[in-house]
Amino acid sequence: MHPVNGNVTANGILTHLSDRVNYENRGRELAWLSSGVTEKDGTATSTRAGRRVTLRDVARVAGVSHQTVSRAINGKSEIDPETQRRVLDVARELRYRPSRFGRGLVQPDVVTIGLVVPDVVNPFYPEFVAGVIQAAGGRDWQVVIASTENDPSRELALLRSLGRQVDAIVGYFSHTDDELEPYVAGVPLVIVDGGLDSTTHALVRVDTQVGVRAGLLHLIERGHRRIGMIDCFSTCDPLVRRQTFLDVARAHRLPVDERWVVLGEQSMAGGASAFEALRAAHPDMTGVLAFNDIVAIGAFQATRKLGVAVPAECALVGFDGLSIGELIDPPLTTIHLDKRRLGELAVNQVDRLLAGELPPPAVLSPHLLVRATT
Amino acid sequence: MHPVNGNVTANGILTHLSDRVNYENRGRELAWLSSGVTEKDGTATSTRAGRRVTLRDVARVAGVSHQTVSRAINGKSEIDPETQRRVLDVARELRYRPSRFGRGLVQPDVVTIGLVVPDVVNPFYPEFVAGVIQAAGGRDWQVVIASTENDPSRELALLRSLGRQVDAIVGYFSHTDDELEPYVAGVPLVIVDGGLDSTTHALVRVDTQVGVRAGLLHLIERGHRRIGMIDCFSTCDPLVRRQTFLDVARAHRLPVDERWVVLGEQSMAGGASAFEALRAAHPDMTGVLAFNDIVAIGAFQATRKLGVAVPAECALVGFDGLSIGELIDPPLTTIHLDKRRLGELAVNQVDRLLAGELPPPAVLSPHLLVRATT
DNA sequence: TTGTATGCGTTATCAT
DNA sequence: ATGATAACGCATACAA
Repeated sequence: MHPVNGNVTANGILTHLSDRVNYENRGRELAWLSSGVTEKDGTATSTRAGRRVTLRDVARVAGVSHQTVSRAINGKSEIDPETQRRVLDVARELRYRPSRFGRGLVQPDVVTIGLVVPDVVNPFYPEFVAGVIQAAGGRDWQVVIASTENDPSRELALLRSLGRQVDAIVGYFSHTDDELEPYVAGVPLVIVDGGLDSTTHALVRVDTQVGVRAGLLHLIERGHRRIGMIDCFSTCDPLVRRQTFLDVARAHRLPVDERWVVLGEQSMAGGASAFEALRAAHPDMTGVLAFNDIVAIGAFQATRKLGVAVPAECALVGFDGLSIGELIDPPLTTIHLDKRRLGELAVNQVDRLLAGELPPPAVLSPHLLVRATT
Repeated sequence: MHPVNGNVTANGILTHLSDRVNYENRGRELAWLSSGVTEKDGTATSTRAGRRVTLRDVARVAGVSHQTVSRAINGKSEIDPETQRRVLDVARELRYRPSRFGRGLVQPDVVTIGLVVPDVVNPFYPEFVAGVIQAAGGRDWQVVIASTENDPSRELALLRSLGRQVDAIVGYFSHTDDELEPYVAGVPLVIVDGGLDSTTHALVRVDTQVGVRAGLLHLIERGHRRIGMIDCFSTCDPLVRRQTFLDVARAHRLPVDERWVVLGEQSMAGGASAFEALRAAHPDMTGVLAFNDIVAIGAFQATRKLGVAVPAECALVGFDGLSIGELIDPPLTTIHLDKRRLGELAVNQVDRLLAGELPPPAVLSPHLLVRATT
């Protein structure tokens, strides 16, 4: 109701309650002082950038010291109730918000970690996120979450802005350790499932090799020999699944070579078409190991389309152990990874990083979870 | 390797590289200066509380100004590479970590919003979270995520600690507006799907009524009349689904009453047993409307167990439009809600709240998504 | 009860 | 290339 028109001091701050800024319907910069008057010379400006409303602003308008405002805001006892009420009114009207930085500087208590994932909706990550949140919550830490939306180019910018706001960062990254380094500016970093070693950052690793081996041996034990594999592009560990598959196959003298490994897109559709290609090339194939559960489910849908009975005609093994694997019928046999635990491990690494250590990589091994597609 | 034994200044800071603190395996307080010497009088103390290692500490040890250290840490160009290397070495050895509070104080403010969800793993929420992250990211805001783990008692404590750290809070809450108020202490709050009106907080609402109506009408159009409903306990809108169901049923003179509504636990198991109960009570039932997709999928699994053909013998309609509904065979017909959009709307409300408005509730209507269980 | 003066750790400006 | 100085917003000890 009241346009900005009151007495403005050299600081650009309004001096009287009756002249305080209008606080209704004014757009984003409302919580900031944007009086249209610069500080030094009183010249009008049209810049949108305002100043944050501070304790002192409230104090000035309320006609008390900033100290009294602090007391009022924090509900200290040594203050006249009437004064407090008046101060709080002004604070509300000025839309004052305490700065967490100003506070944190004086009472450095709350640890905040940044959490970076490629995609919140991919059913793999929510469990990981849950593990991080849980482990962080147990320490009374807070978690700033960010998603790259599967866009590696966002990663670095994200990291830079996150880095300024948090005490440490954990997450999945498609860049290497070294590429990441300049963007975190000294903020401790935990790289999950990132492949290589690092001399500066902490790592949490998944023993993919153990997993693939377990899955393949399971198929072999079930009597399968003509086994195909659906692999996918992956930023980290580019060839681990494929190589392990081929190694184990050779060791067991399976009638299988590189031509039994097809590369698919990392999606259900990718899994489906990869299965079709595999089946077309090897009609006698009786088992498939998939890059992950999403891809495996896609492959499963292809079996339905093609009229291939699972597991009778073709067995299927996924990777990750997503709970959605239970929804298909028969439920998906998979190499299960405790994604929640993965998140906990990442937070543990943060803990040690903040303690000044550079801990050795934490390694988590998946294990076979036999459901019904084998 | 080097115990703390070197020359200590009146500030308790070590003066020479050769006397720097041991930085291996010393526990959490390592990143802090705990020289055992107090600042003022040089008296030894045994307190564990040390001082944080600051830029100035690094500067002193490296023999440069704190400004130069800042340049080195942040990789600014105006610095001699040799100096930078030396400074970084010292910083690492002293376990220096930048203070996000110090930084935040100086750098342009970043708006941070708190996001509270009951459960990150429930497939409903990741999409909502993604919407919030996306909308927030578009404004260059950051998101602090927290989960109540379906425990309402955690909610208030969570809110109180979050409130200190963020500029606004959005989320799902099981407490009422009024119960929440004291815990957020003036921090703008957006309540999603919370039922009642609020005079102090912003709301995002789902038009459940429209959804239920659409689902039921769809079943009626398909010729179903003996239709059951699986309802669930819900903190918000306790009876909307049930009441709407009964109203529409009456309006269309369906041979259906309260006894066709069973209350189940909000889970797949709950959906399954609810379906069994419904089917036992009404063997001639040809259609079911479920509280949500999770419950509907549970009901679907019960149909398999009971040998009930879907949709031939019994049609099934879910609610929420989760993508996992596509995994069952036939895929689940559902009342689809754009959960991502819900997150965006919540962030929009924050925007207006920060602008000083108290916006009217934002309402999102679900729409029927016919897949194949009807 | 209220006000004044410091200092928290960092970055920016401006000097050298 | 480097350093001195000045903010930033807040809480606290201390003075009035």
